[in-house]
Amino acid sequence: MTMATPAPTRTRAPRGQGRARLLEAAGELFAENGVSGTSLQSIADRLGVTKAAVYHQFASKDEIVIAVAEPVITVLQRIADEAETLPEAEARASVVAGLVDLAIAHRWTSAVLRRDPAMAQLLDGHPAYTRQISRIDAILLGAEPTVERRLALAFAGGGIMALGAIPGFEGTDDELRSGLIAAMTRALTTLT
Amino acid sequence: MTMATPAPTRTRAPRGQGRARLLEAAGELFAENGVSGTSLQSIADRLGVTKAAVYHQFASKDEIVIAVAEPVITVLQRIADEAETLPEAEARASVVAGLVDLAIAHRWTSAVLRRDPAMAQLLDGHPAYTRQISRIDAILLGAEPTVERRLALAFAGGGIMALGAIPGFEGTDDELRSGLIAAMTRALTTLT
DNA sequence: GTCTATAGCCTGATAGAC
DNA sequence: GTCTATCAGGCTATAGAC
Repeated sequence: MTMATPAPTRTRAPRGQGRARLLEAAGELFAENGVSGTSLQSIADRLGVTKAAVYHQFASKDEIVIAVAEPVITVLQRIADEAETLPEAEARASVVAGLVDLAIAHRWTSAVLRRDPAMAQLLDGHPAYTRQISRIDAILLGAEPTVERRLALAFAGGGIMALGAIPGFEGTDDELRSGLIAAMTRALTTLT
Repeated sequence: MTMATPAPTRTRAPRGQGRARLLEAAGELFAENGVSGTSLQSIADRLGVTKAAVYHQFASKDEIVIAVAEPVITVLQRIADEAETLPEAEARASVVAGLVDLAIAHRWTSAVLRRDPAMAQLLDGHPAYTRQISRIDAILLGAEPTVERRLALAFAGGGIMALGAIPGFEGTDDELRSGLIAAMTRALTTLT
């Protein structure tokens, strides 16, 4: 039989922040298996709880998906807000730097946001997201969105999110940042 | 009661090529909803048949996924074969041109290949695929795969597949090709 | 080559005890 | 906040008639 354990004030996990733990686990699984490929059961399993415990914190799977995306959307808004106070050329540099930092800080989540079809369908009906994307695109595209510019922008967008796919990348975050800013600047060269 | 219909030699669809029609429908659905988000029922629905008719042509969903990827793998092999007969600089240009043509010809499929987690997990155990990818990577990376080079390669890889994500792209295939070759060359500049 | 029917499992979601 | 138990429905896959 077990000893009467010395009355631990927190029972099994960093208490109270179950929501954050859940979102972290869900985000990892979305990145590994996609949104459609991730079941509520697998999220519960990773946390060591049951599905019902998950449903106590979120009313549906869609709510979890949106909640995972939310921090990224917030950063996108901040990027657009800051850039819109600057003159055109500086605005672009500011956006590029902001997106690179975002891609590094939220490496997995931002990749999921961009490539997962289920996530995309949910976010298409999420004005807070579409709004920020179009603001940022407007800054990067400028007044005349030619075919070339649109192409270069799409290319850069795909490129910046690709770093989550680098198998066994051994570089530091600083190497990542300077390399990415260089790559983005090169990719967007036709836009200047 | 129905009349004795005048003995049509072909009953309802371009006969005999059911397999190709099925793979086309499956590829479209994979691009729209992801592999995990596509059920055999939805494939059957798009073709106007039942699930059992699908299972007559393929033994499992995995087989369909692999079969959708196969044409792209074949092209990757041809790209690597051709490039390996050339000196280093020409080999890289040849690979870039080949990948751009591939990304245009198989626009949706090649995007799915690169970003879908379910597809990736299947292809990881598919030597015919991993082999071609490592041959092509070796050509583009050269003898010294520094962190910068690996970063630029990943960026370019993400960029080239991003064109499937351009919403309402109005350019012609030729504009797409020249724009993409330019973007790839810029992205891979550090590799020369 | 296509159909109906069904097996067996997993899904997202709910109800209610503790 | 976590549990057990359960629901209706969708999933992959199979069996067998036509």
